[in-house]
Amino acid sequence: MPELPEVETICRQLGPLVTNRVIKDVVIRRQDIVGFPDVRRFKSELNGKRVEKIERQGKYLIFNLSQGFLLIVHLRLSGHLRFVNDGARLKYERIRFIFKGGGALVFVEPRVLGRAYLVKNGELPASLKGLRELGVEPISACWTPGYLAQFLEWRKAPIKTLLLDQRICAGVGNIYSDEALFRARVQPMRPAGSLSNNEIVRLAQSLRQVLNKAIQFLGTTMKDERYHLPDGKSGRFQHHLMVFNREGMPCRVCGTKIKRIKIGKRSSYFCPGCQR
DNA sequence: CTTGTGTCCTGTAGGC
DNA sequence: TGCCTACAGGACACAA
Repeated sequence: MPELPEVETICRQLGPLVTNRVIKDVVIRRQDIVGFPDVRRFKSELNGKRVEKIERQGKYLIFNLSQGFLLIVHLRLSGHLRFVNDGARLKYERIRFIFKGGGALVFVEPRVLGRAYLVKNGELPASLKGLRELGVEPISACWTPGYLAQFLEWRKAPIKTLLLDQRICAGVGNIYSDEALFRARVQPMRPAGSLSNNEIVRLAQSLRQVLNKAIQFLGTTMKDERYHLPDGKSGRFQHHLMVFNREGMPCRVCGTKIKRIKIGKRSSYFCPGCQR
């Protein structure tokens, strides 16, 4: 599941491959992967546009195109982007952006939950309100314990739920929320409002540290996951996970068996020995 | 406003 | 072996 570190890695690696390239054709193999506008306009308006810059906001990947257009991609759970040099159709290929002069960017998405949007700069449709309402990223200079604390006051929801709220912690998903809570020694089901100042400080720091570390290791590729880099290679942060996907295995710090619980509909992993 | 639940979507894992 | 169901999960709509 691509979260901030995975999308950041994809963004960095795609940059040199797509910048200044001109789109000469778009092949849409699954219509419902296009979130905005309708498929016809998506295809025709992309034609001839040049990629000026690629950037990331939260888990959104944003291609700045000529004439003020933005191609916005959200990979959701299982989507990924591949840059290829031949025309061979990939498994689960949904959209192919073909560049003038050779090469293509392929949006591969087995579960068809990911979306691609084409919008004019500053004219975000309702379907992209998640992007508009994005909170602060834990790797940003604006991320402070005070910023996080204002959202936790009086809240009864589990802290884990609020870490997954993109309006609060932009870019954080299931893996890194669990990993940050472990590093901060806070149990995921704790009511958010019950965290002490110290715990909030630790949590704010942990989020920043774990995301930066994961970016250094090019993200997390679980063995059953589909996140890969644009060249098909794997990330390496999975070797550094402390709790995620480690149910029943001994904690790397204290040896206690890692527990898995459900919070909302999501799996949460934590160490009952280390986390309070 | 807050919180919890259902939905989207499809491949895979597990039960029988 | 093969069918069937549950599950995975980010974002969002909606109900209480």
